[in-house]
Amino acid sequence: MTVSQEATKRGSKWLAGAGLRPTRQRVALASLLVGDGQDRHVTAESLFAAVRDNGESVSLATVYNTLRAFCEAGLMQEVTVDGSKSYFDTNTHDHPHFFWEDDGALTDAPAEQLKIVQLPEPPEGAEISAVDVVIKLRRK
Amino acid sequence: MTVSQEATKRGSKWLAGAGLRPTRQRVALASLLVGDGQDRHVTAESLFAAVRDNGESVSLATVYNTLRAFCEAGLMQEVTVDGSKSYFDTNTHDHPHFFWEDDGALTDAPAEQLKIVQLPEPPEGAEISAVDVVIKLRRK
DNA sequence: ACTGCTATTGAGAACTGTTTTCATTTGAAT
DNA sequence: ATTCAAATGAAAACAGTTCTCAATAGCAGT
Repeated sequence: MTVSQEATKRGSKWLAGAGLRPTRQRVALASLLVGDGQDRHVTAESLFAAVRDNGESVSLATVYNTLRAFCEAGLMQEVTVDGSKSYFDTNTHDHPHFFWEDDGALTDAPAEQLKIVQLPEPPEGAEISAVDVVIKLRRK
Repeated sequence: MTVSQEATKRGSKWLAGAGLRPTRQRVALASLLVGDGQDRHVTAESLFAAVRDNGESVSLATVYNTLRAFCEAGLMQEVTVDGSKSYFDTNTHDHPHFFWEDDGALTDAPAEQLKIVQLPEPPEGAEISAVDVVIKLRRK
């Protein structure tokens, strides 16, 4: 089986697992996102560019719609780090990120190396829904 | 001395300390930001609304310019949390934030209650420039 | 106080990333 | 095949922010 057949199969399974209709566009995007079994961090623009480089035709609006659908389905998570654009992460576990200040890239930081032994007490009437940790990096 | 005279004085001192020219607009914004000695979290729009409610006239463009100038002067820090808009914080120390998911409000979390005993090792050739911790809250 | 010079202001246009609209197409259940 | 809701995408709308540039204001030196 070719690499791309394998990727397509993985992408389709990923969609099926979330009960999402496997349209041509979604399969194309899904196989770019999870086709090699690696976690990936994309922006709408970067994924749009990637799918076009792959020779597939998917509109930018659909890239946005699809990323939103994937997030709502719990397949991905949106990561806010830069303010100007949104990042989407195929790793939905709670984990810290590295943000490279010079080129704006986002990568996973090893979760097991982050040890938080105490969190601020949430105010009365509130509960913690998530703890976002972004480690900003600059090149030495 | 009235509350507002006191606020104006504090705002002016704050500007002077950073070597910023105390224009009418800057003093108006500064006294809203630090006039009562409390730390404050604003967006450009919220500060614009506040200054107008105060009867002062400052253009939105100037609010943006001024917030940027205050950040560059080290008087404030920009906090990225929501993606859609920027928050500005008069507390420039490294500290965690609470983000209220329902109304989009940003507040300080008590820094002394956050205990991180280990951080992920930065990749080769990189060094950590900041660690942003945002604790997202939902009302119970 | 007056002059001169630069920093600042602000109205409006421009820009960027994202969402919406809605006519058309597609997937899949019957 | 037929049907129908879901998905697509071109274009317009939108939100937040930045830019442009002519007018204004602060400040230093006379």
